[in-house]
Amino acid sequence: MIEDKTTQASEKEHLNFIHQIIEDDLNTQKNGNRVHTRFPPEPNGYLHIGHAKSICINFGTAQKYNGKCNLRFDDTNPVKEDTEYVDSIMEDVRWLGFDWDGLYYASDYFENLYKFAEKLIQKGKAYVCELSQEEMSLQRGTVTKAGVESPYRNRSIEENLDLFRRMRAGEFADGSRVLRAKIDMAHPNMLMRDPILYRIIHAGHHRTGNKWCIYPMYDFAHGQSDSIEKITHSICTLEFEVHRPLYEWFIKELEIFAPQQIEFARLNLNYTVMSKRKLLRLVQEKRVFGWDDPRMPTICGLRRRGYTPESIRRFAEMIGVARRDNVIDIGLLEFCIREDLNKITNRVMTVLNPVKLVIDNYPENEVEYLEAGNNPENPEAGSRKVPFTKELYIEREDFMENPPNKFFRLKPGGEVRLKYAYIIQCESVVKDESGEITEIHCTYQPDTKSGLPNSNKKVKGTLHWVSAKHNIPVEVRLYDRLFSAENPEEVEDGHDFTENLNPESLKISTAFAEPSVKDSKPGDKFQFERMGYFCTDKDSTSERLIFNRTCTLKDTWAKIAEK
RNA sequence: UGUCCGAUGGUGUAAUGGCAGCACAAAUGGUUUUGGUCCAUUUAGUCUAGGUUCGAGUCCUGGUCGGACAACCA
Repeated sequence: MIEDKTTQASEKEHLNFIHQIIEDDLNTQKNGNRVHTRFPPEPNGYLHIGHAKSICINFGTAQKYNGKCNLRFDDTNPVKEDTEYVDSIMEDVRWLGFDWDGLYYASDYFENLYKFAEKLIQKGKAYVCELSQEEMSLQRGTVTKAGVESPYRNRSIEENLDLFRRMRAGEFADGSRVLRAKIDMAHPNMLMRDPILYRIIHAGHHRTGNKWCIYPMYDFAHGQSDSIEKITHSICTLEFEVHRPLYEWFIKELEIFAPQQIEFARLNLNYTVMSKRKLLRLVQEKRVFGWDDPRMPTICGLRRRGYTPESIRRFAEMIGVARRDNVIDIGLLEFCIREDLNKITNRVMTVLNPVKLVIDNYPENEVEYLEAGNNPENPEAGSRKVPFTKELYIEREDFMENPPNKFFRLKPGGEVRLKYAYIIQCESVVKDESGEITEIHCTYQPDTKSGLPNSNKKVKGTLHWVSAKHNIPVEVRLYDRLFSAENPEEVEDGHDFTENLNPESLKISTAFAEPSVKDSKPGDKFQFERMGYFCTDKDSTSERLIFNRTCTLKDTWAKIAEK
């Protein structure tokens, strides 16, 4: 029976288009039985949820076909890159649950790439150009008009070789010369109009220091790096699609191993900015507390917020892989984290906005320690004892003096259960001079205690509570979307995406938690009854407990109340 | 007024010429010591016009709409 089910499941398994290409290649033995992918970030920023998709595709595909996956840093532009980013990228990839087979840097290949460039010069396929940036831009033409050829295009091989070697030797100033491929200035693909291969940058590189003053462009580095590592399938995002003819041109002219570039549509999320440049701006302008601000879509931000690697991998699996543009609803990511957290987190009672509840017929100094199950989804999670006393705090919003019909919680004369404890009935309320309720007085029914035979009595509502004496004040940080616009990057001309920032994206307040949270360590995750999933912040200490709200629970009551 | 790519429910993704399926969202009902969770049910889709074929979401042609490309960024 069970076997049948699993067989059916594997038969029904849908292959995405990348898997299909790979299976075709495996069937034709294009690369033997080899599948080798790579994840190639530029170390110029922190990884975000969009990279997570790419990581899951590259590492996941390799795993699926018993292949290998490299981590390669595309570090060909020294002015933007830094080891801070290298370190964070390695940490984030590992945290997501992946490990690389080879760890490489494009800068490992600077010497190889230099030799490739000389080879191209010797074949008459590359030349040193002295046009200024502006001139070159003008001569490139437009998408509808052919470009014109550079006056330096037909220099002799010897002259080109000499000039290129002197470029490397540091004889020339930044921007004075570049090495270009000699392809076709009238090519309909702008990238094929004599693209730049090398530019002069007199700047220290985070790994090669001052060894080089000429650096290869992305196009001249990426495909060749793939080739050197014998990558079989070079999976990247759609914006590199127009680069593929150039990628293949270099491989062909250089007569080296030919990986296959395959493009997929990058991840877009509504209410989310994913551009590295813009995220960097948010950090630099201190709109957020840093790259790992829990509101950021970065991997480290999500981690601090309380997301689990499992939930992110599950998300990547659910959104799939295709070539059409997409905008995923952020609700799907929230579904994934709720699904995971619901299974693994222990429940804890925490009152966010307290109002005092007094049980008039409960003994004055009595303290009962009530048995509370940690996780109804997982009986093995065990239980804890929660102190119960005459005076409690409950959520202010759990009591309504003039409730609508479908209000299940506490109201004058009404009955509710206090979770793990007794059924109580509301007798009266005390108000201050401004009319605000300061105390709710109730009576309890001793025989309805949880676990007792008579505890089966049905009531509509169940409330969480903490003892007014035995509780721990903690700091809770409630997050909302960083941007209030569905497409935050879409702004009118002359306006800026930061105008779409949500001023209400972070609220900090004090809450009263049951004593069991006292020993929580940074990274610990809980479900605070009805208030959502929370994660102990990295700055939390035993003197000052801080909790980040990962996400709320699905709140159906809000919808009912609207009607 | 170029080249390339894409178009399947509200969203995302399958169906490789043969019953348009899955997930999220939405709606309804059931269970429930929190209105959460869990379970069941329902709503809803092949951009368009032709063609090939016994049969087209799939192949061909035209159109429409959307995206990418003119950095010494990746």
